[in-house]
Amino acid sequence: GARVRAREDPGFSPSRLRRQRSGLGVAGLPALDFASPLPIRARDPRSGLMVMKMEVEEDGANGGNGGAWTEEDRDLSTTVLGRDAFAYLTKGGGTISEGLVAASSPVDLQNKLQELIESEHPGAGWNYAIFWQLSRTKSGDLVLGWGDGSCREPNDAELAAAASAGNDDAKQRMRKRVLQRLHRAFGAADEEDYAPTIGQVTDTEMFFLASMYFAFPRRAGAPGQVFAAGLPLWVPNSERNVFPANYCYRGYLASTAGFRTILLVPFETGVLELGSMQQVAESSDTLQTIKSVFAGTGGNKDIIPSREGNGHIERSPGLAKIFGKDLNLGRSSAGPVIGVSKVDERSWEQRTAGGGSSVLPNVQKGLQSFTWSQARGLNSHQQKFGNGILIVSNEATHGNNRATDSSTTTQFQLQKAPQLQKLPLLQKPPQLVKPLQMVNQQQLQPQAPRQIDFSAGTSSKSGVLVTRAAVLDGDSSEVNGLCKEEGTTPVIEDRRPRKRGRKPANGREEPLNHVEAERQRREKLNQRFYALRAVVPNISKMDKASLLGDAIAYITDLQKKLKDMETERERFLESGMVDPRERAPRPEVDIQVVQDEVLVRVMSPLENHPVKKVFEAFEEADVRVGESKLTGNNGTVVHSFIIKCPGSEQQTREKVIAAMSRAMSSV
Amino acid sequence: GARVRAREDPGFSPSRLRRQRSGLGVAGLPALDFASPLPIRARDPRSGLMVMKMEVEEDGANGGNGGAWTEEDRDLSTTVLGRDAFAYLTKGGGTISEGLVAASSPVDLQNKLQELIESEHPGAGWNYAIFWQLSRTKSGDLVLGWGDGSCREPNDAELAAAASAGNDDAKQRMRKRVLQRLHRAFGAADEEDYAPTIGQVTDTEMFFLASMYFAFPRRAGAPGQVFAAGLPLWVPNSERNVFPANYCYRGYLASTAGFRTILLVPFETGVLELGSMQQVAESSDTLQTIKSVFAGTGGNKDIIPSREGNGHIERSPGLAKIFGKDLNLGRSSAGPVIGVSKVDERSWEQRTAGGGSSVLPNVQKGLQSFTWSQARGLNSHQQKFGNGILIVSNEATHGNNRATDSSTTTQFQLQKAPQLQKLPLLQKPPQLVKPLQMVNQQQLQPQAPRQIDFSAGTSSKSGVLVTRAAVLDGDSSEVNGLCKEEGTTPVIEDRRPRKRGRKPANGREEPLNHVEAERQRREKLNQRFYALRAVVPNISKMDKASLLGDAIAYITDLQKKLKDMETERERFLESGMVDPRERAPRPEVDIQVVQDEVLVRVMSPLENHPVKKVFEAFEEADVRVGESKLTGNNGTVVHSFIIKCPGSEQQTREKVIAAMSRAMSSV
DNA sequence: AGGAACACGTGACCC
DNA sequence: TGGGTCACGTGTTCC
Repeated sequence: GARVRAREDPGFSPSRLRRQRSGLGVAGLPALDFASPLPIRARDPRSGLMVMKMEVEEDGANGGNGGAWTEEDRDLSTTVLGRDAFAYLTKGGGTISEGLVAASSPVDLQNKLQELIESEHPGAGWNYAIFWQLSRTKSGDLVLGWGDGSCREPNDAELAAAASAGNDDAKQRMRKRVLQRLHRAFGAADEEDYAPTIGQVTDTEMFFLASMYFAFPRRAGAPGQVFAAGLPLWVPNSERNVFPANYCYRGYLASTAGFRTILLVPFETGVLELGSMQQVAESSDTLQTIKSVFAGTGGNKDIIPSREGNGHIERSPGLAKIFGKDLNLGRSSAGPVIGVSKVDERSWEQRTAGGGSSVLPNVQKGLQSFTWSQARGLNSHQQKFGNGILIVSNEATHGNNRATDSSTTTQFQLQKAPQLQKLPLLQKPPQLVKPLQMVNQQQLQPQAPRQIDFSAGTSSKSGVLVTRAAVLDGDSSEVNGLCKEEGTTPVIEDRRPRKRGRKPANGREEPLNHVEAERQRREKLNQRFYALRAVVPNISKMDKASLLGDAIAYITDLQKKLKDMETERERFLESGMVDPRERAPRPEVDIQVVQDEVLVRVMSPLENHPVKKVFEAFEEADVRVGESKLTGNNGTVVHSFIIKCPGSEQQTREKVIAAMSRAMSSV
Repeated sequence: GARVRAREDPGFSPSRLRRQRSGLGVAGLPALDFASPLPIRARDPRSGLMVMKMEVEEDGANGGNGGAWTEEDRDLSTTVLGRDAFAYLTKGGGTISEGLVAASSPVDLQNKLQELIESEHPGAGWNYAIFWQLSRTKSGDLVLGWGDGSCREPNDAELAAAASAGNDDAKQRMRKRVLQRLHRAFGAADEEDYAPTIGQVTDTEMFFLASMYFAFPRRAGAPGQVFAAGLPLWVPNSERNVFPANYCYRGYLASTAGFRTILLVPFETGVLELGSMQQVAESSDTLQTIKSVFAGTGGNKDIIPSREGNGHIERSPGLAKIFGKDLNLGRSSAGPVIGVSKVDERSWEQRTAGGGSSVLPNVQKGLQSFTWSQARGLNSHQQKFGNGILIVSNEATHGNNRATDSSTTTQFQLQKAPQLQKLPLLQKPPQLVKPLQMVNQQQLQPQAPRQIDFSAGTSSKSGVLVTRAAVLDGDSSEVNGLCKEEGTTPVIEDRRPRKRGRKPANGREEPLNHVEAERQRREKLNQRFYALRAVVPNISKMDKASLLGDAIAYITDLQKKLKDMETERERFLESGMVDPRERAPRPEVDIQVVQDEVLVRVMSPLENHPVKKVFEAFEEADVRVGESKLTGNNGTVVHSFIIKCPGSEQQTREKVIAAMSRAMSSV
């Protein structure tokens, strides 16, 4: 199996790889090789030394998706994307992997989306269209992820209507930086910035580009809810620049982009999201048109992509064309990267997609309509290391994001602490001690027979071995140092010249390689064991079988807990949250002007009378209400009040209407 | 390591195994040995045969805690315990294991609790006292579990006050059955019924007994919330027989028992719960008295029990005394059960406690005060099988809950199905085939050297080997039968007499045993691997290292997801739920009688004005309110209304007060 | 001693 | 033909 993915790039620098690792999604995964609580023993074939690694050097285990977010980035992103969106994205909102079903062929999908945007038929003329495609994460959960999207810049009329906030330089810079950061965190497998190549990022583009990084599990967000409910949802945005809560996460961006209406239509294979800068009234006609346009030809054809190999690339022929250039360029020019053997197909495939998303810079200001297929369908950060597991850097840490490093490290170590501390108490675990001895001995005998083995191995199979050793070498910091100091002492025990095991295997030629291979296999396996020890808490005994047993118990435990919580949350959602299924019980507001008074009546189901909202609306509209009447009978509450206003009744009325409707829209 | 805990029961049969297994708590764990999706190869030392097991026979993996709950039991329990309580219990509400800290020595604790119950000082004279002790589950989570409790039957005066519903025979029978069922599900490691020995179960007893099965994680339930907040909580129950939502789960039982006031006081080591059948007003004096009584001598001494060995028994000296009889009796009379080696101490310790809880039948009607230490501190269903994994009972299956068995089986198989199906497609897994060859070969050579190995092993260390084989034997039913048929064919291939590997190891005496031991070790490890394959979904390759990698990734994935959900739920709880910390903003209700009208004013923070509750209270009090005034300014809402009543104002007033206070108490 | 747990080299098997 | 994986027997080390 491929253990290391590295290439013969002359400019190959560790920082790139580190970056790569920081893009990993699963929180603890990068720890797989570095973060074992027990010292990891490794041989360096070049020196024949044994090196150890004790300390964990971990970044990007932030619980968030992207690498470490510096404070600055964080603030910036929050400003640009809105608080909700940033929080959602960094908390795992962008986690899809393989598309599970494709609504239709990508080209078809593109066309349809474009049609919805461009044409002037009823039900069309939207500013953007996104198809949230039902996908499946590596861990098997269904999510609605970016399937395809189409978007156009507002025309002049629309632009005039939208109160676009000044697109000054600072804003542009911020946006670019945030996009770049997102790109790096989610899509990019390498370092290339694409922001510089972007001209201007309009509000619309910003919204659209940011949307690509979203994904909605279960019932999360408006798409998730709509999909679950199976009913379309109109999300109006009346006047104020905040979208209601049930269009969560991307509301801020949508508002700043000036969208007035967003429509979500559930399909079998996902959810279609349409946005318009105009107020679009709810209409079943419109809906019907959209449905027929979208689900028209070959609409709901479920395509299950083959799990093996390059099914993905097959599925999106447009992708290859678009991203082909980038694929064979920018990074190493080597085709199938050296060191990647057949088992690494999946990683390859993923990198393909990852590299693809780095083509996003192609976006240019002023383009009338742009479309991407599945560009972000696969995130490099979701690589599950099906087989190879090791993504490796052969360089010491860069002082780059030190701050976050240390903070996240603590978090991680906190989890492992009990084991580390408990170990000496429980019983001297053999693993804790042996390697140390090993190290010394090996260091004192750099010319040991093993050296021969290694050189033989290295000669026969270049890249892999080198990088592999480099991995385990990593930076062994203080532990290594400790060993070195000790190594100077001239105490030589020559018993057990070669670790353990059989006699030197009377020297044949061929079996040597085999021996080495087997050794590597064993070592890899052991490494996994260490890694497993790192992630499983409360390990009863240090013995392998027990470890596995504990791990299994732990897994089932987690599974059970997770299932419980999920059902619990589901019940919670069903009871408490706004289910688009039953949007009916939204409070009605009726405002009348009688003489010099404004009469407001709020009718609401008894269940959730929004007293708070009403009073907030009062405050916002800057009217004072002496008292209001509350009448209730069987199930509904009527909250009515009279506003005496000093100025123009009409003006007051407008103000109250605005405030009220805004308050009500977020239930 | 101890692999099997079993005894030399001559009547030992595989079907008995099954029964015990149904009592295991962790859902997928019993699968560890039986339910691997790949055939498990096993040697039977007595016959020298190889047997296989392909089919999964799984029961009791209900996700619930106890064994399978039949429909009947379910209904019954719901009736007796209340819906919430039953749901909570069966969903994992009763999951503690090792006590983490003990507030003080058990005897001390008992005394204190009893003092609070018996004495007539202010702050005492409660009907029951329970100490929810901060404990830690095997999986490391903190929960408040049953620490100790004390309880007295109501005296005549109290009894008169409480409207005790008829204690007829049917009710008694139901209660006993439910208790029995709970007992079996949570506490009992064996079959012994204790219900028959109970006389009458009073309301109080029922409440108290049922309480023992509860545990409250994090902020769950009133104890959890109080502990988290660090502030005491008075839970009044005015007139109606439903306790408010923040005393969740056990509310129904508490109500039927006639408790009027429940007080929860947080301590460093847990939460003290006191219940009274009288209305006890909130009073800091009372609180102070309780605190001083309870935390008085050696109050908050944190005792960290040693993880090793029998720290538990040490900690509760009373336990040994009480349960000593049961310990050495009832089951095998052997002290340390045969086949239990030193590593099995934990299981032993757990069984001790498990057996202990079966002493509960000692409860007798009419006893004035009863107390248990930690009786339910350890549940047999929480055994995590740190090492041995198999906990074996020597009893045959009762035909009791067959129905649920099958239903739960489906659920479990559903999880494993994809792998089972996928296997042949992906690649022929070597494990699937090889063992079969083995079987035949071994069967054809019953006198093979292996046979000798086994007898040697058996002689040297009796119980272990035998039981182990017996376990793995289990019922191999069809597969075994198949092999036997084939065994009659006289085709003997003598190439590779012993599977693979080295030359027959020119026959020395000693190494043979070693070989066998190593073989067993390997086999155990492989078994774990199979088991791991069963619980980890989406396994990329069938290779061991990849499996481990996938498992690790899966674990971290689950951990992340769980953490996310937890934080999410925490936010949910903080925002929505009643945090005892800020109980201050509870609506105040002010009721005045003016002339022939009743004036009611509800003052409430703006945040959560309980319109709904108010109107519900109206309805309950059977008064009609034409209209009500709602006035709000900076942060508070005053909801006032006038009730015109036809009859006596005072009477109406009472009714309204009752209804209101009830409504308000549940915010 | 002797069991338990590893690591090792080796043969076999499968692409 | 070899690279990869497995199982096996063995040597070794620690209780």
